[in-house]
Amino acid sequence: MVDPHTGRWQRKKDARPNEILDAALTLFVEKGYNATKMEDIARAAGVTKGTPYLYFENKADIFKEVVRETIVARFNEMQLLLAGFEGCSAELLGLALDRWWQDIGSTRSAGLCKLMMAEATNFPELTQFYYDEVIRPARQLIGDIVRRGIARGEFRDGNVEYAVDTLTAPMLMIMILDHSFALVPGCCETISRDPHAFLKTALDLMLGGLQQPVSVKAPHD
Amino acid sequence: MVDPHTGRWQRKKDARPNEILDAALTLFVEKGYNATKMEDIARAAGVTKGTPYLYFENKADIFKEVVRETIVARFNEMQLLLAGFEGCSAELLGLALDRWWQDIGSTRSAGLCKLMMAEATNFPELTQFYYDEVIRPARQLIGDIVRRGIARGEFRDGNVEYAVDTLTAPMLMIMILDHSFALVPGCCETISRDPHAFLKTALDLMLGGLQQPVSVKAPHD
Amino acid sequence: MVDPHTGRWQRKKDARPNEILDAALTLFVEKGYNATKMEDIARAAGVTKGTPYLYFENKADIFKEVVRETIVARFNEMQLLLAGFEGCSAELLGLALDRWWQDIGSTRSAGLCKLMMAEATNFPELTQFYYDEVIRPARQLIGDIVRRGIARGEFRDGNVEYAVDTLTAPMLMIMILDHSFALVPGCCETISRDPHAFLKTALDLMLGGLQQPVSVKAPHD
Amino acid sequence: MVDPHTGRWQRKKDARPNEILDAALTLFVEKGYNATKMEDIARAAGVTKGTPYLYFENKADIFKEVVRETIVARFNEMQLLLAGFEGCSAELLGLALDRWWQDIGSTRSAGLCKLMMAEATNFPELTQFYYDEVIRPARQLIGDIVRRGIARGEFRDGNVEYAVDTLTAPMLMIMILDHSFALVPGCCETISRDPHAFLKTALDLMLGGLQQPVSVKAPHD
DNA sequence: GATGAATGAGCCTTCATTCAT
DNA sequence: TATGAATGAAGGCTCATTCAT
Repeated sequence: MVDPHTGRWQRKKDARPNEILDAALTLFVEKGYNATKMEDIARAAGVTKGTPYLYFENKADIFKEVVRETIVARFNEMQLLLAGFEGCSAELLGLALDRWWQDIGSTRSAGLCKLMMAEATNFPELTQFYYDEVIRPARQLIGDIVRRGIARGEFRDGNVEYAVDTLTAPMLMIMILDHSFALVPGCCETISRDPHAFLKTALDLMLGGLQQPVSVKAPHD
Repeated sequence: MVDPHTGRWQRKKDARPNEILDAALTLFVEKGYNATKMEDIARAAGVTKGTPYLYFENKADIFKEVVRETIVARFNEMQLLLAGFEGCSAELLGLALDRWWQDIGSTRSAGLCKLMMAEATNFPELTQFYYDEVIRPARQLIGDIVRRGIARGEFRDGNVEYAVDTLTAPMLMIMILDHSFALVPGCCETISRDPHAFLKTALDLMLGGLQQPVSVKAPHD
Repeated sequence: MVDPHTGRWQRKKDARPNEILDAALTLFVEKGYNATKMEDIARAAGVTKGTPYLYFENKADIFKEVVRETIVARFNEMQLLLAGFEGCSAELLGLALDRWWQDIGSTRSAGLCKLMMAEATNFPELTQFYYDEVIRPARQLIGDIVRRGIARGEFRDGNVEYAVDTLTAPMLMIMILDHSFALVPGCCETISRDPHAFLKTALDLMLGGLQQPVSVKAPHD
Repeated sequence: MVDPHTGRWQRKKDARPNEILDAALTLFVEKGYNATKMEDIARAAGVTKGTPYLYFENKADIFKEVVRETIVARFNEMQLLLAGFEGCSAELLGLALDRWWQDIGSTRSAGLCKLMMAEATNFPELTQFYYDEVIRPARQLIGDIVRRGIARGEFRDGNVEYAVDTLTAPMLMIMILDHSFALVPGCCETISRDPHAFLKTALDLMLGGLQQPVSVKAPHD
């Protein structure tokens, strides 16, 4: 955004708030909301203690802004997934989760999701916003694929909402664990070793089932 | 201090620790570990600031004790309950998750799980404790069932750890969401409407798979 | 002291305060005034928290009583030194310091002296008492010996008070250091290795002087 | 906060640390380490509770800095001053003790020495610091002079460490007594009347010995 | 706009002392 | 006498926030 009066220099001025938000994002993800000190944010943004208060009400305000700005951006990227895919629904599901992992799960944003869970009750309006802008659409996205699969006879019929939650759970879990227990020295033996492989395996299991295929019963048919 | 109800002087050493732990559990679940102040706990337990320190080392000690008395104790009971099970592994798995839900997931304890995820990185020692006392044993429990199923030819062979994570994810997710988004007025449309039914459906899906069993159809095609 | 009514049992009753004082003495010497907790004293005396308050006003009162009881007793022992000694004054001085070391310097009482210095300003009346009952008489004792030496032509004439302080300083120093720095792990390289030898050497030095005897000049006379 | 004297707003970053250290020194000497509260220091320095923490890590850090700025600095100066001395060792020793008295013994710093003895066992880390930074160098300083005297044939040979302790004892004693008994109204009759004269006399005695030089007399008898 | 010195409320923990039993 | 559960004032330290410059 170029200011008509001052020209390009205006750009730098407007960049200040974003630099602060970016620094805040990194720190929030890395250390959590409480452990992130205002001064850390300021320093990481290359300004001094008082400056963030010129642009934001307080720490809570910064947190809200960070979530709003970042998540929306990330989520818009994920929307691209929906582009008219032609193949079978299982493949489409795999593709969706794959992109999800690539664009969000494996990025700083995953830390933000975890943080959102952690702080949800402390920021009700923000939580509401996050729910409306991210969670509901995301569930819609996956739900559409499931419905597509059912409609095309690829998937078994059933409660779509529950299926969505089930399919989504491993991703959520990994995003949360990777930013909680997995960061503590003695607790790393969990999933985190190869998240991508885990997600693939989890999807296979959810698609094909843990039990031996009932095809052994086929002779009786 | 005279108790307004009984009119008798209160000197109940034996009851105190449990009253304190109970107050602590409620507050921890409601406000998180860090946001729960020692004085809050004391007041909620009907005593003054110093009293909790007569029974517990410090705040972390109280937290550990709360976890031990609720989650750890429940898992130990589950352990015993499932030990002598004779039926098929799918049924055993269902039983395990069912008890898990009844004894932990649907109780205040679930809030502790969520709390632990939320604050793990800020309190490494507690995280380590929780990992050793809760997470590892719980994963062991489910892992043993999966291995049993594979050994008995009931389950398909594969990476057990990943299977455990997948099977566990819906439970984790529900415990977390129930104590974050679900507590915020506008965000209750999620799973939480019938968690038990969801868990059952999720298990079915994970056991049987979302896809139509291809091998059965093959002959008919 | 036997109570006329109850007989010997009264004896045990009266012993209680002394048991408390004895426990307090040990702890004060070992850990200092502040670091000694009332409960420690009670426990060491084999009673419970509240009991010391049946016999003493408060902690300060116990401290004062400990100093009064212990020091007076110790000092009375030291008075025996004065018994008509016939030998030379240097020997008498050595004897005096030797007993001082044996009866006080190397016992718990030395810790009390150190404590008295440390807490002097916090207990003015006690300090006054200690000064009148212990310090002044002790200085008198040493001063008398010095005066005796001068009168008999054994010691050089001079300011007796200063001589007393000088002769006394090593003893004081060792009592203090032994109960301060010498108790801290990394600071033990000091005197404490052989206090008795040090005191003997110090006395020799003070009697004979550090400088080479002027007798080398004799030829010039 | 408006300064009542200057009427100007107080923002004097450069002066703050020294004001705080000065306030701390006074309070430490007056009340001891433990009894001096951080807020007392702050108030005495004309600032509020949190301000000292802008300049110092914690209470121990303030104490160390006070010791460095006063005692350690003075000893370093003494070191330099005495390095190039050419005269006889007895004179050098007198010079050293004289400076010691002028720069430390007669100043507020002496109170720190007394404090350190009094509270050594309660604050091991500070004690270690003080031992390394003050005691060891000071003993080295005096020890070097003694060794010089012996090497030049001026002093009698003997245990240097013991000699150092003996020579040092009067100074230590005076510093301690001046900040304990001497501060209590009825106990001032001691040394303190003319410390400088006492130290001089004590040194004379320690150099020349209390006893009449026997070797000189021998021929006359 | 920016700075950064200063504030002061708040938290965990300790412990001398009290008092109903 | 004796107990010991309970109290509550205090103290070291942190950090979000303010505001004169």
